[in-house]
Amino acid sequence: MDVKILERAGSIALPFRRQASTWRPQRIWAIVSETPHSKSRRVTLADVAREVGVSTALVSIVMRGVPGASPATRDRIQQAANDLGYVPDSRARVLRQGRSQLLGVMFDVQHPFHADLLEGIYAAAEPAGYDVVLSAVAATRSEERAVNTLLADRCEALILLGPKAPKRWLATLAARIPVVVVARTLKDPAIDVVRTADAEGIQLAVDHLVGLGHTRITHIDGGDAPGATQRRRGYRSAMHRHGLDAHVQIVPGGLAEDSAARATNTLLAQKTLPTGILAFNDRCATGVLDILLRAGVAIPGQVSVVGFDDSHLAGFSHINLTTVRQDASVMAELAVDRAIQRLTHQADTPLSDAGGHQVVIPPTLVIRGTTGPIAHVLPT
Amino acid sequence: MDVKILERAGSIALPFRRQASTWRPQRIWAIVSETPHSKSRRVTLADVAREVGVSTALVSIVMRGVPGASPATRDRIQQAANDLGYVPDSRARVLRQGRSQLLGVMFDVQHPFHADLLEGIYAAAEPAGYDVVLSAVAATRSEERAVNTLLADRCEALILLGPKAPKRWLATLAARIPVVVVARTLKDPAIDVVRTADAEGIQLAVDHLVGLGHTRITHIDGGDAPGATQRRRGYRSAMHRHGLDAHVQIVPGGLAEDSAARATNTLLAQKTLPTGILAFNDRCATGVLDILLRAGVAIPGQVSVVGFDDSHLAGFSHINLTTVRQDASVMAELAVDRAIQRLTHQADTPLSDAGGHQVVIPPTLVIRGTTGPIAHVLPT
DNA sequence: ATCGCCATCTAGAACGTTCTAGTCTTCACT
DNA sequence: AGTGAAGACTAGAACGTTCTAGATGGCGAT
Repeated sequence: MDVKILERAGSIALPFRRQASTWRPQRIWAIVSETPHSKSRRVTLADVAREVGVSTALVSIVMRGVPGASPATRDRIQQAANDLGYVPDSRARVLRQGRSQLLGVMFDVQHPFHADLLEGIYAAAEPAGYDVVLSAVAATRSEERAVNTLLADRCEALILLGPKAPKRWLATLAARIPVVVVARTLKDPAIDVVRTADAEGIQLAVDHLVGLGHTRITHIDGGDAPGATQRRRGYRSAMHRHGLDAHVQIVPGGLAEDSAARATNTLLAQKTLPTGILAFNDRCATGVLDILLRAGVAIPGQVSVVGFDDSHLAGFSHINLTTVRQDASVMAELAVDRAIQRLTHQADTPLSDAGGHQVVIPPTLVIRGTTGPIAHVLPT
Repeated sequence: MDVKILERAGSIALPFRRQASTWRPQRIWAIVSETPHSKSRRVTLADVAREVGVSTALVSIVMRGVPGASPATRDRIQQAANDLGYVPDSRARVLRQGRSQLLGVMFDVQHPFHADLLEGIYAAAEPAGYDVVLSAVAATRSEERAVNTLLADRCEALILLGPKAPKRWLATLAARIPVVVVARTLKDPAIDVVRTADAEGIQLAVDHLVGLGHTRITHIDGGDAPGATQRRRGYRSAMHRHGLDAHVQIVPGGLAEDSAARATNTLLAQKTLPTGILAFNDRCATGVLDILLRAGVAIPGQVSVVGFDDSHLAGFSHINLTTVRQDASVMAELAVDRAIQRLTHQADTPLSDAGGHQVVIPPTLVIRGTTGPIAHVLPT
């Protein structure tokens, strides 16, 4: 029973946090139980220590790579750890050290922009020495549940991507742990916010279309999505600034392709089509484009379309969408930055304005192929 | 210094794993340090115990909701825990109990189908009493890194969504911990696999088109994406079965819209267009549709298009795509099931065929508006 | 010789839980 | 009145780390 055999072990046995740059297994001989993971207790520091004949403390020193061991024993211990397939237990480590060095991130599993933000958060957190723990919001998993998991996991700070939770709930949360909210407008003295200047972005789009000679410019909005209110406001004020109040038209839309497609159908049913359409985001814009193309409307010959986000979609050559760019990687970086700031200079620095920091990123307009001069000025 | 004040606390203070069905804060008075999270040590069982004047063991009993405390003290302890804002430390819990009851899931942050799978995994894991810990693969984060984090986190089993890692690496991993691979073909005695019958799915699509009178049916493939080989094979064999070998045409594509769009452009450059196009997946299909619509090709009048996945996209009324459905929630459920099976009857049951279980889900054809009878038979 | 110092290593106590093995009560049943 | 047995509670040892406070030994300088 429970015979031990020799078997090749791969690079899994590398020490925690060390990342091998190659996939090739390292040809190290390892002892593996014959019945793979039946009763096999986890390999611990004590196992390695016993194997080598030293104390657990010394093994710990070697595994962490801190000074305090001679090169010779360092090698022996490293070797033994690899052979046994030792993987440090992060939970025990966190328990012992006061700090977890953990940033908790709540995100919506279905939201493409959150995916971009996550990439940026990983990229920003790791160099700063923080690990990231994710908690997803999904159909069967509420924001509250997601946050509770993060709290139980001993995260030091929370980064919430586009939370829909009410302000007061977020406030009580912030009383307990530093909270950074991303991509949502929120004014609370205890909460840091990183978001795009939505209104400004839409204004860039309006200015662009007006500059091309458009006057009948319609906005298909995002309903109650985060940022939708700001974008509506930006649209109205820009139209007003250009003296186009008479042409203001806001059609109810939503977050995704289908609602924008429905909105476009109602536009087609009108006597006159607008010459410019500002969609709530890129996904909406593709819905608009799809319907217009099917109806035989030339783009940008008859109608110009502008999106929002500059997601991967927008750049595809066949879509080639003019859009307002939100820089996910910058937002992610700033969010991580705010969280770490809060953690390092906690109460001592009152953060200049003594309230939640509002970091507002200026958007930029990316002009591609779906916008052009208005038809009757320059007929194609 | 460090004055304590009274402040309202919200439902955050709910016990771990209990989920409140409402957002409304519960109007409980809580003591919160004035400088929110400066030096404030985490609230522990000992704090609650001291407050109430009982042992930590008793508080633990109450927090876990196991028998062993009188209703009266249960209330007092519950109350005190809420007041202090106690949140159990999951890391300490896992450390003490042998088991972590944790399933580690590796996923690609940019992959929409993985999002659907995640939803299903959460839905399946929680009723079974398992928690889910996520580890993302992203541009700056390799699969190896993602897996190492999960191992360090004491997960009991790993569910890998569409892993690209080489087979041998996965095999060494499986020697250490139960591994379930989802959405990738892999034959390894130690690894469970849950995937869709890709070839069969494409065959359904071919049969459907042939039934409508099509013969010139082209496949825009997925390059080296998981499943692409199987789908190519399925296409070839189905065409052969219908005696259409002469019409076999495979155009190199990829995972996303843009590559499929390029492939479609090369088709348009040919003398004759196929009458049926099988795209690698739904995203590819939208790329195809977009290009064809711009070129003025009637759908399904002149060309029928079939996707794969039945993602959210496909169902949108304006796309209304005929597609091969992969059921993400079923796949997720089965993956969780396999993992738990491995954990519960570990070595004792040799799993019938004494090897890695291959769970292959039959796909179904969802017929929508992008396919129709061939033009010269029934001209529109 | 003695001193101090560095490098190397170790014992043992944390960390916040849960679990085992109890100790008291109380109370029903002979 | 005596005997269990159940109920309510507690002490103290785990779990796998890291950290603090040493111990040991070698070695150069006094």
